[in-house]
Amino acid sequence: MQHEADSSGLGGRRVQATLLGGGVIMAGAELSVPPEQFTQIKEPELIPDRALEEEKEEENDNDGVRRVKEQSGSAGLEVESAQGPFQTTILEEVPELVLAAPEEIERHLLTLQTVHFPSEEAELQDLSWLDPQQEDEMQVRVRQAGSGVQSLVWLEEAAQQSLHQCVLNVQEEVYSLQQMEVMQFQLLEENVTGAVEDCKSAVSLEESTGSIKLQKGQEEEQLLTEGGFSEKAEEQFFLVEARPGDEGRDEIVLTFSNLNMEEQKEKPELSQAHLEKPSTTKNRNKAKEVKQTFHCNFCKFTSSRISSVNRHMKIHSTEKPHVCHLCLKAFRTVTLLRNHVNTHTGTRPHKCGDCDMAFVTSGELVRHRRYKHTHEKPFKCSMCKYASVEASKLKRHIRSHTGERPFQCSLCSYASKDTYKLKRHMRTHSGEKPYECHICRARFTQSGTMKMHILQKHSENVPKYQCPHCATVIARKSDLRVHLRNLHTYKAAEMKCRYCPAVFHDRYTLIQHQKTHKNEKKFKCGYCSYVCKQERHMTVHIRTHTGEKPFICLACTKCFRQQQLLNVHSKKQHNINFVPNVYECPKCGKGFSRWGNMHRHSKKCNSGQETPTPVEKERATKRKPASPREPAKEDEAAAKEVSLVSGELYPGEMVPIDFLEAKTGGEDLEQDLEQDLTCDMILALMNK
DNA sequence: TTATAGAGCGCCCTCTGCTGGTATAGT
DNA sequence: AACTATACCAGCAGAGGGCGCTCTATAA
Repeated sequence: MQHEADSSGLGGRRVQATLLGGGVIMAGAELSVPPEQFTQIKEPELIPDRALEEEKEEENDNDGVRRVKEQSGSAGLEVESAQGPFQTTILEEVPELVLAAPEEIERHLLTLQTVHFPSEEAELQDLSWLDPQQEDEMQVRVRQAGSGVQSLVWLEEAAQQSLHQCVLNVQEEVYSLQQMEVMQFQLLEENVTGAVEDCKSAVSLEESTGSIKLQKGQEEEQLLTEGGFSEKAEEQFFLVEARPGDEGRDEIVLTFSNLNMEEQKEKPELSQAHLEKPSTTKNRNKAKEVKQTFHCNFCKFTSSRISSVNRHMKIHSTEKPHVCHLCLKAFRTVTLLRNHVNTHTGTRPHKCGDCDMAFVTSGELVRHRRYKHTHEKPFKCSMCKYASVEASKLKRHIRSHTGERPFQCSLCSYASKDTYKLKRHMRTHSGEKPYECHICRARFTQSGTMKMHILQKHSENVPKYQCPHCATVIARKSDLRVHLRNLHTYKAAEMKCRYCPAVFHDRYTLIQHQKTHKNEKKFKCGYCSYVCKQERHMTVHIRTHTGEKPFICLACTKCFRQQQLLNVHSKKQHNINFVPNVYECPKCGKGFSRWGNMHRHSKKCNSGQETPTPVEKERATKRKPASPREPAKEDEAAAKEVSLVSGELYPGEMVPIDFLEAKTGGEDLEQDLEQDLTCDMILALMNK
């Protein structure tokens, strides 16, 4: 089984390592990467029986293992045991490692390579990018690493931490990596120490390693490690992820993750930390230069004070004796409980000196002050100028560079960069609309949408956005952006005027130009001074000179110059269902067939009173027994009537003849209609 | 033992901007 | 009446700010 080790999405250099069934694999897509780009944490200094045999075969090929043997010899400690997986690791002392020269350090746990991946497709699941020889070598290394990884896995598990991070600088700060190795190795070594002690080797561990005596629980753990761990270890996975360091330095952030989160079945003793002391003479000499180090049985934590380690190890305990009397939630310390209870009671002892805010913890106050008052932003993005108050915000921001979207929707392909966006997205599936307008009860999926709704629909003094290039005023900024994009954006392609050869590169200028053509009365009568804007109007007008009347009534053969006139004639003279409109005078009740007549009458009848408004006219005077029109048409006609009354006429618009009759009083209409019936003419008729 | 600093995770909010449907005016 | 253009509008996602709460490490 294998696990992908890098999901960072970075296309550049990576460090990848994967444990395969208890082994370590070096991974890299381009194995020809120059050596200086390699940063190595070496394979475990393990010589299990099988590995020893293999090592004999490969002794001359595997430099790292060979030198392990040499080291063992030089240390004067050769441990040969059936329980061998751990025997040589006891040669490595923590203080020595901290101070060790690089060549001494090349004997540890993992091998990491900084490599350049050719593409995102290079994944560890697929080793096809290795040529057969490389793949064979990889398998060899897996076997070599074998049981040592068990220890690593055990340690990772016991640490109960999913992530460890350290920073290594490839060029300058190798010791950062070494220290990381040390941390891992210390953990490994503790395990090894117990195993060696238990295996009754020819060497007294008390003497040779200086390790303090193991507790019973640890002994049991070691037995477990020897006898039954390999199977378990095969299910463990270990991920190393690399990311570029800050500010473009040649620096890599390594993230170690335990990919197997299965519950720990066996736990080491909580009670006592381990002390690592030099074992060999050489080591003892070096130990004089280094303080003794105690470290946690469960994680990488170390300290020079055993009390600190013992106190630290309490965090691995699940014991939480301090229980909240309000919600029964338990806490490890009184302080934690007190902070928690304060959240119930609303007690906020940490008050901001610059505003009225107060907080339960000092940390909250500090953070608040950074946000609101000092504006200190310690977390800076190396790829842009973004800086944040909190590390988590920077982490979230980094995803906007990497494109990483860890939060996958279970119902569609959408993936989010943070949990909130995924939660918000899920409303599109559930149909949930948690935000309700308090005025009209309309519901919305997002608060911002509701806010905009209330602003636009229910608010006064709504802000408007004036287009900088034209008179258009738009309610929303985003729509103004669309307006600018559609109308005022320069386009390379030429747009031609419909009426002339002019060309333009933005729609607005083109439209404005074309409007200038529309105002031209370019059609001139050859018989008189009449001019008009539309050709069809001129066609009708010309008939007044030629006498042409092309529209013939089929019922009575009467001829007309316009289709409209024929239609009115047919309706009035030949439609038996035709019922004329009756307009009553609001004062005296006298009926008129045309509104204009009634209007003229009502002016006399109600001398001194104002002309009724169109609405009043519609409501109070119009009685329409049986209109031949469809209701919708009637509404449309009424609307046009309103337009006529209010003078809202469209230049050049053709108007139904009955409205013209109404406006003009219907007198001598036939004669009037000999003229071209544009609205401006109608207005002229109305002013007669 | 306690207080404090700080990390980390989660939640919610606002602001922003794009998209597509719709109503309406114009052609 | 059909078609087109465009403002209006709701839906939706990206990005970031701010705070609540818990926890660990460390100093006092």
